[in-house]
Amino acid sequence: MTMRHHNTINSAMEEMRPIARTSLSDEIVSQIVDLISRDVLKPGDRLPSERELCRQFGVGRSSLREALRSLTVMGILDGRVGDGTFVSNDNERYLEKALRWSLLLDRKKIQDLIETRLMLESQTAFLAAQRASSENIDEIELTLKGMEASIQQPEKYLGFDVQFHLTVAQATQNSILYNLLNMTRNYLQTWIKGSLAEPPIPKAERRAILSVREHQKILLTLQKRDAEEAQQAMTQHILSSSVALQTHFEHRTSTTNSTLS
Amino acid sequence: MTMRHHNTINSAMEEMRPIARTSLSDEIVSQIVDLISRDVLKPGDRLPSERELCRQFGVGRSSLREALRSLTVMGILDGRVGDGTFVSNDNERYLEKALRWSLLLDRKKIQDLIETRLMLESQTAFLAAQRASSENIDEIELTLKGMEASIQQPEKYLGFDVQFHLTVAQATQNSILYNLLNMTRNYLQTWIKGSLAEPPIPKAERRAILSVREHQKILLTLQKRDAEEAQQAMTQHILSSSVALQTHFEHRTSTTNSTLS
DNA sequence: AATAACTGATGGTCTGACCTTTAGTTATTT
DNA sequence: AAATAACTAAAGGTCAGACCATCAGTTATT
Repeated sequence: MTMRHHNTINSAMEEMRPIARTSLSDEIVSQIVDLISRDVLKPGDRLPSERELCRQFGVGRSSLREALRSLTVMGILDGRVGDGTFVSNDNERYLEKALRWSLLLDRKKIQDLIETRLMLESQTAFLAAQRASSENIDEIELTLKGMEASIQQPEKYLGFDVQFHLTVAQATQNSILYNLLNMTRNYLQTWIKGSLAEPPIPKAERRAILSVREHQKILLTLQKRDAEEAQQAMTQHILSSSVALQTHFEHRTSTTNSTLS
Repeated sequence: MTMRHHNTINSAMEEMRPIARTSLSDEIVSQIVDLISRDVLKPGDRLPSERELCRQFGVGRSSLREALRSLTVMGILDGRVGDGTFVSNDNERYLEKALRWSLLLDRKKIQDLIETRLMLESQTAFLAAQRASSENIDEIELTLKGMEASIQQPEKYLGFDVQFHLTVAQATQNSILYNLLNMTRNYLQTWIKGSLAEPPIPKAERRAILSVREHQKILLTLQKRDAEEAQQAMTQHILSSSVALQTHFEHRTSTTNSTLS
């Protein structure tokens, strides 16, 4: 019995890791991301034109454009035809975009999202109570005053409402938490607008008054630095403010059950 | 004084919403997403070749490829050169991808991420205790047995560890929560590998034994359906298992403070 | 029976052309 | 002089056709 001519080495030191295998576009993406994270490119900045970038990177336009496409899809860049390509201004929306994609594929997830948001909001309140700076609290107080003043202007009121919650999230000093909260809020809000084509808004003003009271309570707990109470107050607020949503949902699910199960 | 010939209507009914302005690629993306969400295309399926798709959509290859690129970046499709383009198998990774991008831009966020993960894990345990099916519990028990059996094989042990937490997350029956947890875990793990180039792993076995004990306790609380205890047990576990991380961090932050503040 | 070489189709890239849109400039009108 | 209209250059968007590297599957060789 003779040895094979070409003996295959396999169990020996696994010193041979798979090679990089990075495509040109991915390479470009890395470089641009690096530039942004090193602040060489700042939000709002304009990139050189595509043709110019092709020359600088030494690649064809297809590769360059696929790289830009990736960054655009992630919300990092923003291409405006006839004008140029810019570094996106709202730095904090990648997650939201991703979520939107994810939900595109499975609308059943909305219920999960509502639940997740409840969790995020309550936990956020907890941390905010522990960490809010006095500036944070002042700002929260301000948005609350805004709410009180605009009870009869639903559009404006909603804006202050959003601001209230975001400011609380900011008070946690945790940007990831802020991001997640922002993303769930934004998505749910646009979803609601799209889903309930004509929002009935029954007793809108009455609801607003109740809502203001709940927000007041939250602010109070934050001022007292009582984390647990803050969490509780926020939980209650979210639950009560999403009652309409929930019932709407039970309707939809019960009417579509036949096709689902 | 004469009227202008061309009178500009503006304040009248805002019946003129901005036009669609959807690019070809975005149109294609919508169509493919629709196909997937209607299960015409299922995970693992192979799409027609790019040339063929061009013909079917009636577009040039650039547009088609940009569409595919978008879906690939989001982890919905997966292109394999010489083979074809496939619908991605791991349906649940969009958020993870997004987060990775987000953190690429700001490495300071790691601390926030650790905190967020603690929150997600504890809340997940809470919900899991309330909702886990007996199958879920069985599966969790299985991975725990796997951990016990592989205490002396760090690589394998880590795999079971991850599996344990993911299975718990699955038991919440909330796919968004599962996603968020998965994404934070994955990211932190790869970050650790990259950051601590040579993981010291001091007393690795001893740590593993402690860790197993903690996991056992978690399983116990889940079996008892005691949500609050489960949350507590998980919190303690995450905290104790990230002690090393934390100290590592305090080092880094204290040494880099000068450049930060 | 195992291995090596071949083959065709696929995704990845390049080129250069043309189109549509836009900001900014110039010319025209009032 | 101010407002408006027309023009223009440059940008992103799209197309067509070519070539390359890579892989699955097949065929030929050992």
